[in-house]
Amino acid sequence: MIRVRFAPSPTGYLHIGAARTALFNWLYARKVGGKFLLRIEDTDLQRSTDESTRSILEGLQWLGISDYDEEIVFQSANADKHRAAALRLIERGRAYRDFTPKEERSDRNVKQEIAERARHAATEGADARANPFRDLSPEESNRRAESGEPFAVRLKVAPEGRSHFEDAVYGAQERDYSEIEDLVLLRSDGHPLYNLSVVCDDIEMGITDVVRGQDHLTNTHKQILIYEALGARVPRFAHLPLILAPNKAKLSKRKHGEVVSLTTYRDRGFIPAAFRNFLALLGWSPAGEEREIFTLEELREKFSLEGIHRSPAVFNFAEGDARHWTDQKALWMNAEYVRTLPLAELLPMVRAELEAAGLWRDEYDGGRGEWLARTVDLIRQRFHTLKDFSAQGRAYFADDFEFDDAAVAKNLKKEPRLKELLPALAERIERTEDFGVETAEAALRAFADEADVKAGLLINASRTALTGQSVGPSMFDVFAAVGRERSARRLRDAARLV
RNA sequence: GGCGCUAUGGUGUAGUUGGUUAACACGCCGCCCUCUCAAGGCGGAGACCGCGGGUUCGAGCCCCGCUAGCGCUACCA
Repeated sequence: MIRVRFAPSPTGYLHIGAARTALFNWLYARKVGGKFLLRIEDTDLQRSTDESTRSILEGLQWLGISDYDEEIVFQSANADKHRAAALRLIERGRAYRDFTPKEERSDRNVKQEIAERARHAATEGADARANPFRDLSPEESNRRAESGEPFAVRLKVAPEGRSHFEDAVYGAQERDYSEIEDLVLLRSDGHPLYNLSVVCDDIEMGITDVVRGQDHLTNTHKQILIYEALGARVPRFAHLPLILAPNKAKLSKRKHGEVVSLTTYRDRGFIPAAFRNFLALLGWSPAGEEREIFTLEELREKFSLEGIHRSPAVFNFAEGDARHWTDQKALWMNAEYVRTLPLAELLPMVRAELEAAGLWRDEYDGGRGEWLARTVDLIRQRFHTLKDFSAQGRAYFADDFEFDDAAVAKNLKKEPRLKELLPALAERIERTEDFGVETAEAALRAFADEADVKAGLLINASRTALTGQSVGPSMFDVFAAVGRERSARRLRDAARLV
């Protein structure tokens, strides 16, 4: 039985890269009939917050992949077990106490420090296994520990040999032991460190396949060493290519802001299925397929680790450009979903949007339900996100909509005669029997003939009069959607803008 | 610094055991449709497949070297 897990650390909102990792884990588990588990890696007490945990949970729920097969595991609750494991390793001689006083390092320049230290070590030909405590006798080590002297616990990495594993995505991976330091398992304050915690928890949870970001690829060797020291079975690994920003840097919350947060997409009117679809195709492609719109079912059916790419994917967006605030393809895909989703599935989402905007009316639940469905179906053809229903679509649901200046200038102010034509057209509209798409068209065209003006003039003016905009659905559909009385009233009101 | 990973049009990708006009989608441009804008249909621009060698009758696909980008390298996760 395949068992996979998604293991985010709650140090901020859910990153889209993490969301994609979660999706792939879910897809894989569901494809092979395995278990999909969730573990919150909240071992960094300073940075972890309950709010982040909540946001992650919400995000997964929004994506529709929150049907975890077992209880959610909180890593912090297992700290005692991790400590015990480290102590066990000492007893077995696979780890040792390091009584070297802890080095304080500024959190900011770690990368630099690492490089500098490595350079020094290289020039001085330092031995990675030269720690004086590495071969301290067990008696001496125990005595010093008992006397209360603080110590870190380090894994005793063999001086010679090579670590290797077969990554399901990246293939055969090898690393010489000399490249791996005696990594710290337990801090001198007794706090278990990442590599130890992950391995212990994955063992405890019975994880068979670890599917995670490529940034963990090289560290995997260290974890394998821990598995072996613990005498546990090493799982299969599958690393996912990173998602990069347009400048090819790793997409980060710090540098790129809200575009990388999954909740942004929810808040800006994305349909979960659309974003999920987009995410699935970032770094993975189904074999022998040319289309790209897939339902969850289809994704699940077609998913395979073999289809995952090795090269990183660029998430294409332009900072500071409202039109390109996120990847164009994601936007396109969402629009695709907005206009093609079965209406019954879209309606609840539109309802939520209208409710949030204060545009929902109880009658939509009753007598006006059919009108709502028809209207939504009409206007969704041009919309990109759910937000459009309350913004561009406002005129259909409320009378206090705004007029676009350019539209007024182009369709109303250009022709002075509209001052008289609009009220006259309103009158004609009011007199129209059985008001609808066809009758509205007949009435308007007849009126245009009589007034000796082009129908287009009245059509465009009407569009702006009824919706405040210069673009939108076929005008006669708009008339029908807005209704006879409201249409007439808006035509008269608009005459004032001429 | 060391180690590792990657490299097909602006972006996401397809390219079967090496054969060739390098395919699809997004985006961009044009035309058609038309009451506007979309959608849709049609067409177009855009890639000497990172660079340099080699193997071969023939390489995006194989080999070597280089370069670039990224990742990891911590008593962070």
